[in-house]
Amino acid sequence: MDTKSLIIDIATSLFQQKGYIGVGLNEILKACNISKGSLYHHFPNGKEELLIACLQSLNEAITLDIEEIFKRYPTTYEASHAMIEKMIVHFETEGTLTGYTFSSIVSEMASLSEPVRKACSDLYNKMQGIYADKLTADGFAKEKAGSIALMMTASIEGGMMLCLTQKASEPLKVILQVLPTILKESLNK
Amino acid sequence: MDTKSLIIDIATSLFQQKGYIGVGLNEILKACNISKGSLYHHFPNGKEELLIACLQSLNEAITLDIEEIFKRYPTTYEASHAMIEKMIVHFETEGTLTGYTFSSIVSEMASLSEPVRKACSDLYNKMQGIYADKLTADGFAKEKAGSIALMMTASIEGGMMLCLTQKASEPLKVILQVLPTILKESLNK
DNA sequence: GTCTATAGGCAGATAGAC
DNA sequence: GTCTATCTGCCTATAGAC
Repeated sequence: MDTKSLIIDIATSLFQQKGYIGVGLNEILKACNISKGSLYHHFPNGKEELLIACLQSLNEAITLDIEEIFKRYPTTYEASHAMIEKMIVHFETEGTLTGYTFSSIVSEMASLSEPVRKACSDLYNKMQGIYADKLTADGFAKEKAGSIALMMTASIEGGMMLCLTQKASEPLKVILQVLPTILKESLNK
Repeated sequence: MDTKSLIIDIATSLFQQKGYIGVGLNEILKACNISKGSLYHHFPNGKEELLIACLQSLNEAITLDIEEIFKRYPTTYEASHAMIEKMIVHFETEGTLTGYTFSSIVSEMASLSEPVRKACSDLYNKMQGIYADKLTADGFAKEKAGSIALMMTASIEGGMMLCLTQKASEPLKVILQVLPTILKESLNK
């Protein structure tokens, strides 16, 4: 694996764990076992350029992960159930939700850097798009599918924040119960 | 107003806007027009002690604000509708959601400082408690009320994050439409 | 392409005068 | 109780050798 990919991989993980401001360049360098000169060779515009590269990499990883789950299961009900259950297992074994959320980056940077805000917005839209497509395939009208997809994104994101705050997986478990209810009841309309 | 209260008020607002790491002590001092010595007189343990005082102050402010709305309207449906609409108006006129969310602080600090995590957890629990009480008054069973209250907290929090990321109020508007649907459909069970 | 050395600035925190 | 002056350490970024 080349140095640039290594930097992106490790930095992505660190940014998700501690946020953009919370991770120093020195910490990234140490984790990668490279020098400062090397990093600035690959990312001449420094830390922010690296962050945007990480967000783009995340975008691809999310496509692979979520899309794979949503292709494997026949309905949105089953796919979202499997996805959230995967998050819960990860949280209960690892104690983190790294790989599923990047809320710390959004909170810090959305109002400070326009390119970063745009990259985060693209990420959320991509997730929502996957949900909405599946909902349309389920038989929902296009507009309704969009509304439910947004509700799913919001409640899962908020649920992850509650889990991290309470140091407990119960919030996501409750959402796991309530969310499919929404999907089923909405179908009867 | 005494200096200590002044510091807490201004720092609370700044922390909500930019997060804990995003606000420097010098910025707080400048906004308060006081000196560093004065701040350390009131908060000998520095910035983190100040943050915890701010979170406790926020806790009281939220009690006043949300509880007032939930007392004014007869049902959870109407109260939550009014509350979210208030957020949307604030976001469309001011461009911020300061005063309603502290997600940036949670994301940054929940895994780093146990006292801060506890203070944030208390805050979310208080909100959820207000919702759950109203839902019980609406006629929901205690456990069901708790589940829906959690779902409300998560989706509103996630919805605010989507609004800030997309620089648009549509996400909260969509939740405004979907959330009452959940409340009504759940009642028929 | 990677390294070391260092610049220049700002962070949080402290000491002691008044 | 508030002030100024100052300390130490870390931050991002750059320069230039190899």
